[in-house]
Amino acid sequence: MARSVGVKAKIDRAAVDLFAKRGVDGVSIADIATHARVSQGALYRHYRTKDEMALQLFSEAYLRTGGELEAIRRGEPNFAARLAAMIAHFCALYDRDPALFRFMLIAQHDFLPRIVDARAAPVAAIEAAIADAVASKDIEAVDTGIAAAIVMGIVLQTAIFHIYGRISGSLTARAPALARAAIAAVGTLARGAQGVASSENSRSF
Amino acid sequence: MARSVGVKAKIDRAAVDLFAKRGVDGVSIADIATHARVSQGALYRHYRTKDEMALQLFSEAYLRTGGELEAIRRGEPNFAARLAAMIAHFCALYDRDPALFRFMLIAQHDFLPRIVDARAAPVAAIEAAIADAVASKDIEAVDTGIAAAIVMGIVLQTAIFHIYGRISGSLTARAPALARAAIAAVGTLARGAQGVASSENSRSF
DNA sequence: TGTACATCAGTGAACGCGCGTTCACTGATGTAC
DNA sequence: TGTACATCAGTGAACGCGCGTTCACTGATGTAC
Repeated sequence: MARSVGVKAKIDRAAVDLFAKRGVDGVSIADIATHARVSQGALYRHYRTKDEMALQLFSEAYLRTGGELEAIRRGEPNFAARLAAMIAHFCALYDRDPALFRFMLIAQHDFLPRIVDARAAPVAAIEAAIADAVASKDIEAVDTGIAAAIVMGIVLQTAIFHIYGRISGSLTARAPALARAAIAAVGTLARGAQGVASSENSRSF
Repeated sequence: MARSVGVKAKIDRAAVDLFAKRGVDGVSIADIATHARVSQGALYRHYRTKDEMALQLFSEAYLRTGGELEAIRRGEPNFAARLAAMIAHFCALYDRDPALFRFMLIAQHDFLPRIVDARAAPVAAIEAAIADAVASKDIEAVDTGIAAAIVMGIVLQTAIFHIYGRISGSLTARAPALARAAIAAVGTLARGAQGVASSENSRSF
């Protein structure tokens, strides 16, 4: 049966689903082939190696997400709107395809070091939005690295808790609350940078 | 050379260091033995299998951390003090042994499902502290799951950013700022639950 | 439209190698007398 | 104190199996004439 449509899509879907459940190293080529209902050899018509397959699946999802966040940054008028829209977008991605999101979360440490264009990463869009906000005086000066970590941490850890069943229901419904929390947290960073001398000193260590 | 002291300690150290760098599946028994300067067979005098070794190393570090956070919860007088001390403790653990912390972060998805006593987990202490604060009216009612996710996310993502070089210097120096951010974020959650009707409705979905 | 041919996605069996695990052996240490 | 013996942590070579990868083959599809 040659050239039946959608074989690559079936392979990709099976791979993402299994990788999300058991991790890349916990899934064999035979597992993926069985789940996709194709032969093992079929995988090698689309990817040169298992590693290339996993890297490509990760990379495409990761950089696509980064591009979407960057588009939001350019499209929204101010910091609060940008952050709210970005967080809502993360939540929508999770709700639409939890397996893909989980795959990205658990495989990030395997593949992030090999992502070439770091400027297209999701974190780059968030850090840029924070830098914008500082430049335009939407917020006071903050360490953009820490601020970006806080924003991403709030969203990603919530997703992880959802995966582990600590939180239920749609994440999109939580997005406004998460956005408020993120904005408050970043705002407190800025206030802390001005008001609390001892913590400000630590910045130079 | 039998019964030379500290062989198990050398094996554990080598395993944690390598697991932190390359992940459990990226490290072979031969790698660990070479790094620890012992034979491969020596590992099997201390662990029945490679998987048991990794699980035990993870489990001990994870539950020890949970115990320490729980002790902080019982020792500190109120929510702000508890959260600040817990976050400072996380940062101190990271600064003391970044490899062990990184191992816990990247291996958590492999081993968390197999941790038997979930009540001894770090997240349990944080969630309990939040529940305490609600019960004692230190803060208004919040979803403890979301609140715990926000607190852990702020701390853990900061550690991840440090691992990837996005943040430098000691995390302990950042602890007060992170604690302020976490308290503000959780506080906004509570205020959001009261003040913003539309987001409150989403809670029931 | 029908025929011949080229292409190539998919098959499935076979290969071989890396890695976890085993095991007979060593020799240092502790103990009984 | 000296001798004989038991114990067992550590050794290192060997094993074998799971898994990623290869490859000769199939047959459906597209195209030239």
